[in-house]
Amino acid sequence: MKFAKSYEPGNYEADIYAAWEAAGIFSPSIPTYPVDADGDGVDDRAEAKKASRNIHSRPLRDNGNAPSEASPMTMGRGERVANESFLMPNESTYSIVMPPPNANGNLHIGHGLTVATEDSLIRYHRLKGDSSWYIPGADHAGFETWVVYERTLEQSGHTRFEYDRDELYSRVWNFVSEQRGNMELQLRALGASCSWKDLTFTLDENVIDRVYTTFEKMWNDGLIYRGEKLVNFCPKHRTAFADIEVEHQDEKGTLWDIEYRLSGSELAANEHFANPSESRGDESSRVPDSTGRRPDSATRLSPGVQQTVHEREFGPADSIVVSTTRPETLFGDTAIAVNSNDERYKDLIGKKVRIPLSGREIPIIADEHADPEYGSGAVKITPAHDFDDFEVGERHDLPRIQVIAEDGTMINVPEAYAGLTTEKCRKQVLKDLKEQGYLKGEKKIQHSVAHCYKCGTVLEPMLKSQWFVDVEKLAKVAIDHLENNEIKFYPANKQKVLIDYLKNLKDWNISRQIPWGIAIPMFHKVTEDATDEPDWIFDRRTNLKQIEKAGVTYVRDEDTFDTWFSSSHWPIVCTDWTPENYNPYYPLNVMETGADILFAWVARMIMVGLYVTGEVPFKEVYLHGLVLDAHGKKMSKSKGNVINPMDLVAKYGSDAFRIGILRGRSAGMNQAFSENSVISGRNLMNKLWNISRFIQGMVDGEGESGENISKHSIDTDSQNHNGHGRVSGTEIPGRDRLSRCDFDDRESSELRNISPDSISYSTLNMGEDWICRELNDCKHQIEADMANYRFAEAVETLYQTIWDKYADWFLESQKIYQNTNLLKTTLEMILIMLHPFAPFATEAIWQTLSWTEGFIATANWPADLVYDPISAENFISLITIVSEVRGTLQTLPGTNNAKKYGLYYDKDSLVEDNALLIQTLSHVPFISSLDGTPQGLRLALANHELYLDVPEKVVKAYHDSLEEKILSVGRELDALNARMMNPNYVDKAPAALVRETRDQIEEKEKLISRLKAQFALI
RNA sequence: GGGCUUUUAGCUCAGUUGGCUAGAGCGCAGCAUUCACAUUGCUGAGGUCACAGGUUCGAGCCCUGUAAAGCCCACCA
Repeated sequence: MKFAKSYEPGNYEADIYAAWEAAGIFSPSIPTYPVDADGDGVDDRAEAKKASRNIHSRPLRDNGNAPSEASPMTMGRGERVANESFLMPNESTYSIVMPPPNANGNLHIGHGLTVATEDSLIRYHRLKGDSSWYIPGADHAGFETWVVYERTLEQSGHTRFEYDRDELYSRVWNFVSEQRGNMELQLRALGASCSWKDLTFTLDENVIDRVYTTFEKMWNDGLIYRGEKLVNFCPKHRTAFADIEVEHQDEKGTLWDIEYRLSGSELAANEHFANPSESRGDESSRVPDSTGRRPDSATRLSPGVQQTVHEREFGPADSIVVSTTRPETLFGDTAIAVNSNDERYKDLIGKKVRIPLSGREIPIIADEHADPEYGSGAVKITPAHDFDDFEVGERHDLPRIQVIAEDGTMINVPEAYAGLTTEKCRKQVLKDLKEQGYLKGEKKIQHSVAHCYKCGTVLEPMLKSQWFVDVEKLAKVAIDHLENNEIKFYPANKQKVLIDYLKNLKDWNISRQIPWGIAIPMFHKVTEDATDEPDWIFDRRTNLKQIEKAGVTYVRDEDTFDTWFSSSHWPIVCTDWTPENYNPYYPLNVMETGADILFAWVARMIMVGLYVTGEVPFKEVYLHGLVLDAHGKKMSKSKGNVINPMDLVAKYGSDAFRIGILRGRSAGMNQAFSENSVISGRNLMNKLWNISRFIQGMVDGEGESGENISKHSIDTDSQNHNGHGRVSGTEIPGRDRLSRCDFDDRESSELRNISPDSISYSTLNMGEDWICRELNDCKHQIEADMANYRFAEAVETLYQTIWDKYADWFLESQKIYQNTNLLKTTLEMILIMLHPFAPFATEAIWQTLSWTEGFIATANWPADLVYDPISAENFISLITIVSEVRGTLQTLPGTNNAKKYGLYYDKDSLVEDNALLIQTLSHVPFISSLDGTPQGLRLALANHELYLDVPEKVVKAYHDSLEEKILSVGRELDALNARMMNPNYVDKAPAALVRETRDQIEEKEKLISRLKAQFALI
């Protein structure tokens, strides 16, 4: 294949992905395996061991839905540990599960970051030779999808209440099926090297099965209970939420002061609504005028008055004023609470008051919940509609009266208010209270209000019977394991944050009142009395509305599970963990996900993972932050600053996007992202493409001329051929390749060119030794970065190594004469190292190069290169010289100086031996020796006698620059001297450092004296 | 109220047990054009490392405090 002039990602990406997929290279090489699959009573691990060496010979599992047909033989926990030894020495495993994107959605920028991160890890480990398994997923996204579906339902003029749950479920299933697929195509476009045949959908049967098993175990263990508790309820969607799903927003509100009059007082006795069930009729209009008794009330009620009521200034002690933001709930009041330390109300504790507009009698109680500093210091208690009041109610055993129905309208209230929405009811109540003289003041306040995170509706605390998980024990176990440092967190501080969260965790409401989800496998006996909580039994037959058991009919609970309840099984279900299976992929090596779902998801996966398997579900957690827009603002549709990853992929290529989004990003941080970083990624791909094109050209040229530089090649084993000790890494080149040659069915000899001869090379000049050193350093840096999830640093290192070192210096130096074997070897090394981050371009190049075989995606991570360290270090001197020549020439007046002025050297073997190289790199017209007499302009180098052949008048023009240089070197010298003058430094600093400082001083002094000599000449 | 994080060049970020003469990308300025690459090459300008103390021979880094920005949890009758 020929290299086009520039890299056009669109011409390659789709084909490359299809080829990878067709070759099945994304499946792990080691299968999970029943300990005794054939049921012959013999441990099959020996056979599995054989099988694992023949990669792809055995499907990991038949499909995403069917659990493997394990024999009933179970394996104890201890035995599982022993199984680890079954792995071959070099066959370590590496597993990541994808946080499942919404099955019917499109990928957003966060998914882009997720894939870039996870896929670089997986590809890196695949290159390293680990049996790597990246398991893709799709989320039914219970509530999210439901909201979308319900909207389309409403648009077609229907409502959910026209259908039963089973009907709705199948309708949404079809809806999702139609939409599904986009997200999977987009994952492919991003290069996600996941094992597609193992894709897990959150409603797959094995998922539901596992969730039911866990639920049953919890039920039997007494961790599941049904409780009437206050839940956050969205009246629009008519479902409850977990605490974590609630969005709190600070809003302006009003705090009203309402008077409750003591019963038994003259006034109360005269009132005629002692019976709460009595119809209110139009009584509001004929309420007795109370203002006569309360001369100050009228003034307080003037419109718009803002006033805080702190003192007992309301008149005689036959009433009490409470402060509330929700006057409409007064019909549900079952007490008034005051603080026992509040002198103003001490004598009222134990007395009874009547609720305005209702007349029902409620007690005044003492509870610390009442804050004397807030409002009037007295608070009405509505246990059925406020979380705090609910707790007060529990403490004092108060009744709970529900006055707001699930649809957000009033119930169990006087007729005049019944059926009103809470909003309308509030207006009416305030109007009536005002007219009847109960409203004593109002005040604007700032308070936070719970909203539905999807539709923004104000959530109503609602009394409902729901399924709860008693989390205390689960959290305790999780905390123990976390404190035992069994999971390493990136960033590290999240470990403590998570532990603190678990310590304060409240019981987990797992019921949702939406049809789209996993049905809760509970059935209840039909009882005559609807008020009593019925008997519940566990049963998996949730496809049936009612079941018979021992002659008794049970009816299915209509609720579904909170998605987090099933999601918390994700590492278990994706790896198909079962107690019977040998499964080296659980626990996962790392859980990579967004920092924003640390509590909602990560915490629950840990609790459930431990509960189900006894092990933490993953060894490490890497959390990424939010991707913000270029100005550091959160992306949102309303702001119009949303970046669609697919647009960038289409425009610049998948690799450019991946590199762009990983740059400048670190664990747990919300960081900005802009198209510029993608552009620079695109540029790197093009650079790499042209590097490869250039090298291919040189390789081709070599073939045509028949001159093979490889005759200079040395056997890699003879490392001391040239006098200098040659260094080598710990790995022997070639060995690594041999160890993984079984990546497909071909014979190893047909595979890649792996004979030691063909990959051997010898270095012929300093630049070659130097690039070997730099590439080794780069590789070690990447290894360290990947081990610590420092993706941005790894990419940065590669970027600089490829561009600033490999292209700008090494390749430039190769323009004089080519070491083709080394060019091939180093290019391969660069491509492989970059592959985890830029899978497509590196593969496109790999497939285009004439000498490479197989897929780069399954190549072997490179071994260290062998080189001469002294020679490598000398090249640094050469770089310094060339840079100084270039810099000085640029500073001189005039243009095209590089072509005008030659370079003289005096007794300098480095320059003499490399004259051609220096000339090529600096473009000077000539380099020649000087016989002891300085001539032209001396370069500011301490250890080299070099002069530019510059006429005297140009040298004079350099006067100012030279003076500036002398001053700046002088300042550096002063600083160094000051350091050495400090006796404490000489005494206490490490000897090597002091020595280094001395050397630096010496060098600076030498340089400055030379510059001064030059200066004097001008 | 409790906790976490951030503050380094115009912008976005590195700076791993203190050794720094503080780096990168983008942007900016100048120069270069038969060269693998203009998606290019070369050169350069640009920083009181938020502020104030402290520890140390030595602080961008460690400690204390302050300020600003952002996030999380709780409370908000």
